[in-house]
Amino acid sequence: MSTEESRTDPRLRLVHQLRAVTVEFDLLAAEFAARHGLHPTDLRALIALLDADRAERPMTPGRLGAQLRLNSAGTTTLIDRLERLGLVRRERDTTDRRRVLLTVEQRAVELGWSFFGPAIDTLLGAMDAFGPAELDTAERFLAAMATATAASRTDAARHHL
Amino acid sequence: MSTEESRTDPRLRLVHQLRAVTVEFDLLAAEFAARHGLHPTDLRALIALLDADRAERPMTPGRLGAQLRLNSAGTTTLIDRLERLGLVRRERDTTDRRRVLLTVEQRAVELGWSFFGPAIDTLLGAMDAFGPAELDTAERFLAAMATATAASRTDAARHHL
DNA sequence: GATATTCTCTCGCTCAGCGAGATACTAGGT
DNA sequence: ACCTAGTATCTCGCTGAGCGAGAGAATATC
Repeated sequence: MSTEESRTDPRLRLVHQLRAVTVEFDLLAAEFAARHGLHPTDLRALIALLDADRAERPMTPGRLGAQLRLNSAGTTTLIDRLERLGLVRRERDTTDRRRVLLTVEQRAVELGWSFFGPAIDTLLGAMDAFGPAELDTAERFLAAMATATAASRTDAARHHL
Repeated sequence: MSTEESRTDPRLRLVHQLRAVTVEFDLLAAEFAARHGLHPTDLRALIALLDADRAERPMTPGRLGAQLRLNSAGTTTLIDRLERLGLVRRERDTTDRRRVLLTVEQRAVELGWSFFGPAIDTLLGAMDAFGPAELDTAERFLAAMATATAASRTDAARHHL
């Protein structure tokens, strides 16, 4: 983490800060997962499922596996796990009966809130120290960094194959 | 990711943007790792080792394991892996001969640059669209979010035990 | 110098995720 | 209607990351 590499290019310090934030987020997620007997993948899946649920987008094993970069076998085991934990339920799609629709159980929503709720509150509280204009700047900055990272990602993929 | 949940509290949008950035970072790391035959843990270890190296802080299996939340057995296997890949070398500490010092090989530094270099360049490029005052705001904002997340983390830990 | 402590490693195990392929359904051409 | 190709999910067997328990070796404490 090395928070003491101060006297450098401000832009490099920002890169470092971005990484620091992601490290903190990941640690938070990992500890939450461990505390609830979930694997990191299970938590990622839970997040994806709750996102899809809120957006009213139907989720299937195929989509979920693609999003988490798991192959079909791994995806099946993952869903077995989540089902055993009572977080998700499988239902055959009536219109395309090859498909399985994944619906989140109430327990999953509650679990999600128990994770995000406190964390979001803390973040919102920390934002009180910033004015509207500053928050706007921060938002544009983060958006720019997200798209830049995504670009770097597809760029690297294209370059290496 | 659901980038279309626009008309909400700006502060909530910011939380979402933060998460989006971490997701992108993690995807980038995962794809880099996969492309080089590394496991996610190996890459995290590589980063920790390079950080320690640049800070001239001696690294040992114990420290590394603690940082990555691995137990001693897992740490040993991890270092075996990194050693087999020629990224790190074990050396017994002469002053305390229970210890092993981990020194990074040249190959590890090169690998690290081949990962961070392009990504950093892209990020720096995207920062050109922002003025010094805006970058300063962004930096303070990220620092605040990092400490808030860290606080939320230890808070949750204390609360749950 | 006996005892407790610290650091690393070994052994045996569990289980997440992979590759290959089976199964079941749909779509498209004829 | 039938045959083929394509798509979605699951089963089976396997590899290997990481864990718990504990051994071994060095240091610190009394």
